[in-house]
Amino acid sequence: MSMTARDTRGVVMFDVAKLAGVSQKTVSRVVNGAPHVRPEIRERVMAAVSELGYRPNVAARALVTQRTHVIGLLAVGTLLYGPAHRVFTLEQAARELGYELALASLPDISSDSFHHGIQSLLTRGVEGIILEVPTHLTDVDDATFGGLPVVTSIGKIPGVTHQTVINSNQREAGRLATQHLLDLGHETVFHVAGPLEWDVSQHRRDGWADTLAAAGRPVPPELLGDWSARSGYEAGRELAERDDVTAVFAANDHQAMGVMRAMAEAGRSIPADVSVVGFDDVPEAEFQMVPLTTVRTDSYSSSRRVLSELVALIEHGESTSEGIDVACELVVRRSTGRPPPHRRD
Amino acid sequence: MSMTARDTRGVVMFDVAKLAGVSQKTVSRVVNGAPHVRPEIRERVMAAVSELGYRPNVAARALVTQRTHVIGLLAVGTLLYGPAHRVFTLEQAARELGYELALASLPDISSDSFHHGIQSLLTRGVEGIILEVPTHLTDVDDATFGGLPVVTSIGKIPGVTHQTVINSNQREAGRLATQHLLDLGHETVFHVAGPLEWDVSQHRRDGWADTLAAAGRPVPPELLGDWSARSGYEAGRELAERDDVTAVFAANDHQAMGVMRAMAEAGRSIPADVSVVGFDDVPEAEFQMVPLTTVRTDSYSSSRRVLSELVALIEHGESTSEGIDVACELVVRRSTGRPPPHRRD
DNA sequence: CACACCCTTGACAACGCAGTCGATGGGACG
DNA sequence: CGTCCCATCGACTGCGTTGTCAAGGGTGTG
Repeated sequence: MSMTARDTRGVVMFDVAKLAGVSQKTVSRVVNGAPHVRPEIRERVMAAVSELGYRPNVAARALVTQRTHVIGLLAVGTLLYGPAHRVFTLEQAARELGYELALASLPDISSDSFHHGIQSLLTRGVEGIILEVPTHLTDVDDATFGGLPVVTSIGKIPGVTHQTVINSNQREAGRLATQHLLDLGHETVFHVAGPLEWDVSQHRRDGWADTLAAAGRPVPPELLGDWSARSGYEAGRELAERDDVTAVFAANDHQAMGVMRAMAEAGRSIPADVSVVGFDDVPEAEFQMVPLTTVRTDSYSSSRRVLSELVALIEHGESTSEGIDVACELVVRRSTGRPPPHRRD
Repeated sequence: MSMTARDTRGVVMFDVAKLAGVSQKTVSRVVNGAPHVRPEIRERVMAAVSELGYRPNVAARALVTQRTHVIGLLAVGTLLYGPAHRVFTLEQAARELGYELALASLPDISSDSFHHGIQSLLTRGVEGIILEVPTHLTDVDDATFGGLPVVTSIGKIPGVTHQTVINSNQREAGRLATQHLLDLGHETVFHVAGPLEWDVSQHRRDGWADTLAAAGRPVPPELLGDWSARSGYEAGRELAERDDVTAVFAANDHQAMGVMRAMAEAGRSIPADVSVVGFDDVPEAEFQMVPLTTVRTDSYSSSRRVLSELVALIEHGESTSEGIDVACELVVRRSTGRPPPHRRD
């Protein structure tokens, strides 16, 4: 343990004040950038601060101000691409706005672990909550969140009125993917949906179904995945058994990868025999053996918008702008093409 | 805002005490499970606690006990598989041990953002720090961390003495991958390394080079990637130009995917012409169009070990066990096979 | 020249909780 | 029946900070 460390530990405002020859309150003013401090004094205090390595004690500050500046993030702790990577974006954005992020990750998506996670966040004194979990949970209402503002970009929670939803335009994204395949000449499009407890799954599926219906095409029953490549693979095996499948829209890239492998195993070539579209544009989608056509949503700015929305709710008690659409974009790569010419109908 | 919410907010020990007809101190004892409280009183207090929805104020507690029970995690905020997913494991493990995780994610790997991240953690009163960043940073020493215990599973930091390193056996893992390819009959193995600022990259590369040397094989110069599939693709394009390349070991799965795509584009079939081995066993590795042979390390138990090590350091001031090896395992799938019979030498 | 006003600074209290120590009461023992 | 002891409980204090309020000194104005 270095000397500096020992010295630094336990340095409080009073020590700084003594060194600078001012009162402890004046140090407080300088540290917090309060007005009405002579520049000369301010400098002297700041010099003392850096000489002693003073760092304000957040606990004491939180105690007296009744503000923690902590935002809670409740996320599923599984290996999902979206939630995992949004954590970092949110943390950086929070820090920029003067907040910290308190993470509670759920080992599973049971109602039990959900409530434990929320309790953990409430105990930590969060001032608002961001939800990155499936929204179709049963026993949830306003009281669950202690009356705190709740923001989510992944769908409305039934029974909770005090929430803001950032609409990331998942339905439009589903439409984009489906229309792309129809435009290529496919008769219809099959869909490997995500788990329907997630609102985003439903929206992507609805966009898919609506587009097919609008084009007067048959809407085949969708298959269900769990976001994993494995589940995509299993769905893909089912689809590979049918010879009327020429186009598949998967609810995320990993499921799409599974579909592609299943098709490859069944001797169906991509995109000659079957076209596949994913969702998310994970960084490696472009570098699959057959580069994956996918839908990219601007999850970065979506995350930042979620956060600034929540901060507005915390600080001014009202939403600045609700239900904003976030851009989405089809990225056409090589996994999609025209349907095979001699397909049976 | 529900009534419950309004009522719950601002409930302190004194309110509970009043309702239960005891002193505030007794409530404290009950809440903290202190001894010498009559069961009858304990029950009465607990009833009052749940009736009022009382939750202890962590700030006040931290202030008086001088303990925050917060552990800092400094991680790169890029889209890396490892750090992103270990966050969740660490958070859950921390919660089980009675700690919270404070996350600081770096927007880039500059020395500047590194120091900002550390400062942010120190201000939040962390009691120890976990590092998930490249270890080859220049201007770092013990003072940087305020004398706090530092634990990492990804390599030793030059200049920092007060740290514990959990050896996750990366060299052995690199050996496994290389030996597998040699055993299949390949003359030598090419390597697409990760960025060498990461100790793990170096260890995997060393394992590779050592194995080749031990077998008396030529050690080709390694290519460098940045962990991304794109960088793997670029390296793969270089490798595809040489016709003596029959086996490639990539430092992570995403780079391996890029290599596979490059090979496919160049008309080299996998595994008939070229064998590829990755590292990490990301969930989708198994479901690539050619399922990827890879090395799986038990990053789950490695993370938990890192955490319990840090907690031991915090609570007892000493490491319980240093330099523990964590298991690694070769997972053979379809991206590796015997070299082509008629290769030129 | 006097008065009012503002800028600047400091003394004091309070935030919610746990540590300390003393008070109370009942039971065991002589 | 008295004494001691221990289990149980409460009053008081302080953790490090900010909010409140008042005091001091300088400036501008009538």
